[in-house]
Amino acid sequence: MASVPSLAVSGGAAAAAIPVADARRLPPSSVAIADKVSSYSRSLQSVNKGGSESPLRPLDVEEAMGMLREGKTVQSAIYVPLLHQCAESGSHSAARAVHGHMVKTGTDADMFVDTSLVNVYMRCGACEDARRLFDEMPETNVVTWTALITGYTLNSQPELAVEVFVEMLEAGRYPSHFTLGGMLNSCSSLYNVELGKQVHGYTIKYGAESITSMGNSLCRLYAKAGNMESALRAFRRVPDKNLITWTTMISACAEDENYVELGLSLFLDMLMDGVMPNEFTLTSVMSLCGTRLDLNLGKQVQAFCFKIGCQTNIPVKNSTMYLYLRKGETEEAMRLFEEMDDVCIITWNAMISGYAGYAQIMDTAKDDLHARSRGFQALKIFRDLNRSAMKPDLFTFSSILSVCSYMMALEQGEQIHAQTIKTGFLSDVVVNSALVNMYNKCGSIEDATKAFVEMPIRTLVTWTSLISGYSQHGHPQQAIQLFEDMRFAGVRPNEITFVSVLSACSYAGLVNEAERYFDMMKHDYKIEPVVDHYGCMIDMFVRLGRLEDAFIKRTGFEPNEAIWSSLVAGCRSHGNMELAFYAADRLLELKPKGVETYVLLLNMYISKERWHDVAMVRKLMKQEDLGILRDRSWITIKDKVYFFRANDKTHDQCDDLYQLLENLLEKAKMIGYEPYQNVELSETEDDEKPASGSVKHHSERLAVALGLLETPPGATIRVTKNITMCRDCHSSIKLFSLLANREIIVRDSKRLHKFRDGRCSCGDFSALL
DNA sequence: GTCCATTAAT
Repeated sequence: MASVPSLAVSGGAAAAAIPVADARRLPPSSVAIADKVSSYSRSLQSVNKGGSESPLRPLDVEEAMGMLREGKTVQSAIYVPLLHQCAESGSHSAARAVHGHMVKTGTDADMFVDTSLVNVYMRCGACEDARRLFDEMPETNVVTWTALITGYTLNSQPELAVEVFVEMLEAGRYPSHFTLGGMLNSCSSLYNVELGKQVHGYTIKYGAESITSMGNSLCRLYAKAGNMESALRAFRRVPDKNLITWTTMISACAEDENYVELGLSLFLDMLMDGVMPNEFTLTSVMSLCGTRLDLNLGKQVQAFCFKIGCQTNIPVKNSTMYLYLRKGETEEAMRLFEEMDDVCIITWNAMISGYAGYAQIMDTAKDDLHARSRGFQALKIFRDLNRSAMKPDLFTFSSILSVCSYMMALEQGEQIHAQTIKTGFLSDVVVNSALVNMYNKCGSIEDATKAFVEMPIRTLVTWTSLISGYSQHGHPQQAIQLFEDMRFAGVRPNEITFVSVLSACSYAGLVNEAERYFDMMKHDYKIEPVVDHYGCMIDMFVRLGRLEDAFIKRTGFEPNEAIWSSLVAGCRSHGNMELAFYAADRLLELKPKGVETYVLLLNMYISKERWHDVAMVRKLMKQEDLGILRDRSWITIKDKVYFFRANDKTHDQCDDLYQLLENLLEKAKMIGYEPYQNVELSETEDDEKPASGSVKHHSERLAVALGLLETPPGATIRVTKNITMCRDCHSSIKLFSLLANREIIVRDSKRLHKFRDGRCSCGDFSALL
């Protein structure tokens, strides 16, 4: 955050700028403040415990309005309840009306009322009005300054808050503990711990550290920046922990999965301490249950919510609903959603991202069919949202774009792109990165580039996303060029950027460049290479057939399942079976976790008729209890999605599809296609067994055939597949693209294959089954 | 009489 002045630098060391040393002018005794705060917190606790005494007198707005209407001479204090009400309803126009009235009655020069008005304007989002009033006030005090500072943070302009704070110090005013607390919150919003630490220092100097609200702000500051240990230290140092102290710490724990258990034990400590949780606390505890994926506990918390009567509170319902979604209990989540008569955009977002997130969980659990249907649900909810009165925000757009990426739903993605432009959300960095990612995953590098060029803001993630797009789409030179452009633009690459660049070099066989970038990463950017970086280097040598170079023992990393698999596949396709078997042995020592890895090995051993090894691999597969490899593909045509299994016979146009494939394979044979005798992917499901004598078709070939039949000539065909393509499908679809003169995109579990004119963007050196 | 801390979604 270059725009934020450091206290230590601005005004020649701010330590000197705050005239703390003058003992006669020290701010109010911190002890007195602490007393006041803790007595307030006690009465608050008594309210929460069901005590009858309310610490706040109800505001008599009616009475005040009546007096104003009658044109009575008013005391300035009469405006205060009115202003409170304006702030509560966030009504800017009401605030201006009251302000106008104040000018008429000549009350506008009262510092106290004006300060309240500054606060009210800020709460209505009218920063300019607040600042103008502040500048016109004949007299201001520390409270007025504080209202301005907290107001800017409230309106998402924490940089301005810091500027005003510095302005205040330069004007020789003393901050109060409210001011410092406000500053700590500005630092939290800026994620600027360094600045926050300096404010923390002043807090200690002023003896205000033991004030509860101060400790609360400190917890928040450190927790938000991910520094949980400092947050806990600050938490422990709060002598009078109140409801908010506990809630702050519990909610912080809910954001860091390593602290979930601690969060729960804090919740219990809080109850033991006799502090009654409120809806804020229970929302955070519910979100702890979500991170823990603990529905039983969640139900207990739900019961607690009923007990204290906050079960209809929107955040409480949102977090409960989200927990059910994360556990896959969509019916219950939907029921909660439908019975909510008051929703907010976060409700919709929780539904969309709940479905989207669960889709991804299902996907890794290899239940692709379920995953798809969750993806569709997410898209449907997004459509419902657009028909409702609510407006999507940046969370909505980034979630739904990730759903489109996953589903390869280019058309919906394009519509959402248009919507982000219309609503101005494209300027958000997360949204625009999600957009580049969407076009990449949908196989349209042209649109990704166009979106990138037109973007108002680019970040590390956007650049990296497009670099990786070029690399995956088989445009290594552009990837490398873009990487250089990125450095030229002054954006610092991270370890993921280097994976993309190295994989581009690997694709193009640019050994010298790869080694140069590898060194650049280590020396210029001080990024320690990890297994993925070594993997790119090894892939490069494998592609080039320099197998000995690929096997050279490198220090600093242990080859993983992916690397040994790639070596097995690479050595095999270069015909070096000795090395292939060696790599296979190393792979087996790792006890691989992926079904595909075993199928790769099975295929190799079967093709070399090493039956002993075949039996051994099958036995291992049983031991590891990995289940069978299910082969599934999807194609979207005009908003409708078609699903295929291997040798699927359930489709309406089944006969046409098989006929078309037969014709294409015949023609392909005439231009050099040789069927590649592959084993079945694994024990196939019973209904997937081909009729004896007929050709076996994996799911993607059937999906491609449907695309050829059902889309207009020249249209791109987009298919997604749940597992890695096999060699036979790869080589045949390559020729289909030439014979039918179509661009065919198949995104499998490992990468994107863009077939065009008989070639594939992967360069044929992907680890195929 | 004016300013004060906590919640759900990428």
